[in-house]
Amino acid sequence: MATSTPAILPRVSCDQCPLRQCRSFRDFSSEELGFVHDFKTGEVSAAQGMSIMVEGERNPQLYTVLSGWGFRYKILEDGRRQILNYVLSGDLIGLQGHLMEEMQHSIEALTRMTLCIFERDKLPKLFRHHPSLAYDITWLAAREESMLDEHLLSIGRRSARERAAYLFAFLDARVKSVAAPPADRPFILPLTQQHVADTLGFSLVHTNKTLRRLVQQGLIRWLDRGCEVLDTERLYHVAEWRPPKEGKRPFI
Amino acid sequence: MATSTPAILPRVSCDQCPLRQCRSFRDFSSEELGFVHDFKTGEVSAAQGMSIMVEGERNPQLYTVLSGWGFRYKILEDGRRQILNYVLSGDLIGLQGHLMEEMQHSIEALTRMTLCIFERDKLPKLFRHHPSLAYDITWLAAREESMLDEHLLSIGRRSARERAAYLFAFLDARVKSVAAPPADRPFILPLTQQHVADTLGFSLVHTNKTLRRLVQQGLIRWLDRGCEVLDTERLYHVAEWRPPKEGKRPFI
DNA sequence: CGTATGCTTGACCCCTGTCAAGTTTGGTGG
DNA sequence: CCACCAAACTTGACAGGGGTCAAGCATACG
Repeated sequence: MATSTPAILPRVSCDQCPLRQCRSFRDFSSEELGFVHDFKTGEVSAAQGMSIMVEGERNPQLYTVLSGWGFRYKILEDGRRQILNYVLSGDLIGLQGHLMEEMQHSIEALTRMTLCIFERDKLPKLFRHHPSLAYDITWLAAREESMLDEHLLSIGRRSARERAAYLFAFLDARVKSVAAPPADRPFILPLTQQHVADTLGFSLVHTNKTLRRLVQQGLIRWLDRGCEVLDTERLYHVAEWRPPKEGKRPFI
Repeated sequence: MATSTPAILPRVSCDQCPLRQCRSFRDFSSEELGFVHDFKTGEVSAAQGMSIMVEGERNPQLYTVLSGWGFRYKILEDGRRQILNYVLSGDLIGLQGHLMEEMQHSIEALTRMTLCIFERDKLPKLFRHHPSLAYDITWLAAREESMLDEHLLSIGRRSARERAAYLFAFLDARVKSVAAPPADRPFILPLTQQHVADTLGFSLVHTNKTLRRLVQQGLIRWLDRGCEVLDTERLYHVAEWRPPKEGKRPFI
């Protein structure tokens, strides 16, 4: 939870944005691309453990994740923490702080991250002049909502083993959907068992014992500070989960 | 879970919509009002227990709730059910089925409900010609997201007593925010203990015992098929929850 | 008046949290 | 290069929260 200042990087042109390499994102018209480039003010890099946003903040920056992993969370006064969701490449963060009075959750970098910074005050202009992009933003919000629905089902009704299986299947599907083309190398989910515990709503000890079972059954492998998924199909089956069939998806 | 056909009601003009009586909704310009009236195709009434939408449905109707209570839920194959959130007056439902491939959750009427029906295909037109309304829709999506965040925190990290306290405080605040002006009469939350259980992620038996404690401590009163909140402040305190300070909020 | 729905309660046991102690790994500085 | 330290992961013992089973009660409704 380091709090050093983030490193500001120069602004890279949007049409050579690395995210556009990825097949799962939709294409932009050159007009859209022009506006987005204008909307963009620069890039930042955030080190692992750094706070990207904190609950209660008013009108924070608006970012799109360009690389790395982060997580959204809330904490109770006595320190109990709940991880709400993870943020990956292509995700838009900070929107809530613009629409509502203030941020209702915090975001922390799980790995080193690079973020694309947008100009705070141009959001109304985006809605006025670029309905297709406005539609995309709404789409992203609806997608976040449906992920949260699924997490609620998981925490509320799935058993420990099912919950853990669901989490890894879910995250595995997400990384793969935004991975750069040669997507056959193994993906490591950069988590700590404490993160898993705070996501699933379990204690650290019980999380450890649950993961151990998944490891023994050959579903995952646990590394230092990371999880490798070995058998996605069986994870899906244990969790009784169907991966969302995402066609092309938008991002800003 | 009755499945009789919903009763189609005649279309009422939007400028005499009962929701506009309520102070917590923002005012519309006459131009906005004109479009919304055009967008609206009629009203339906749904009886208690009726299914409003079902998971997997493609391109369902788009509605705004005019009166009554409903709930969004998901179920696992073996019947375990998780209630995700409740829908009340002013809430927009069915948006997800338009933006994504298909509905990811179901909605059922908790009481008799009346719904305002919108024309399926005019959503793109709304985004093109009425940015302020598009903004409102995004606002509504962000608000739903922040409610779900709070529920996740609750289910993941709060104790049984805290969770129940949170739920009733939350629902009490919600009804009051959309109540017609003389808002001092007691509000009854029209729930079954089974609904509470499926919301909190508990068994029915344990839910009953938890509620009993809240009753004995004078925080709530339990009626047949309903809960009356007696001490909002203490509920807030037990749940360690701050009610959102909503100023004027939008609706469509 | 019988039946369905919803609410209550007690007994029992397993899942999960807490406490406590270790082990392994990677990094840092002498 | 080695000693030390902090993070992260393990493991066992024990207790309590919450699930399951089972039975009973109350109210509404046809």
